[in-house]
Amino acid sequence: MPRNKVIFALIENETDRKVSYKKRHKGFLKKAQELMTLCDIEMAAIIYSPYSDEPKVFPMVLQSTPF
Amino acid sequence: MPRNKVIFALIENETDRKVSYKKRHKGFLKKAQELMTLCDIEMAAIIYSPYSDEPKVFPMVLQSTPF
DNA sequence: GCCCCTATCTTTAGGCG
DNA sequence: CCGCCTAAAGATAGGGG
Repeated sequence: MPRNKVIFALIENETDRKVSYKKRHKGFLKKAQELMTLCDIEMAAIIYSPYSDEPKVFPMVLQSTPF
Repeated sequence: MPRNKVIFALIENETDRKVSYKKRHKGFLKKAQELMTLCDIEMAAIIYSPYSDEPKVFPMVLQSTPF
């Protein structure tokens, strides 16, 4: 976006796509946090990507002792 | 954010909070759409708020004939 | 691959009709 | 309440080490 506008389509180059994912998922989770906190609402999100083993889950799920 | 910085805390004034919600949830869903499209990943989000009757669900769920 | 920089694009608070 | 405007804050592509 900055140095170049964003084109609303798949980023073809895999390296670029991964870099973009890394930056954007962070921004996305921040936005989620802000929306929840500023506006006093409840929400959840889950992101599956080939870039992390575990899905990203929002809000954080605290691991309780499993059984 | 613009005219004033955002303070990371509940917006106390109810009217302001609702206005903020209305703007932000839109931006949030757009970011979700971008993340999904640009980076070729799968994700879902759900937002409960007192400002809409139905929860906002991402991605769109097409209503099939209910039984 | 990572983190850091920064120019530039995008989002949005506050205000008006 | 809703939609539009605009300045300023925030996000981020591209590049460097």
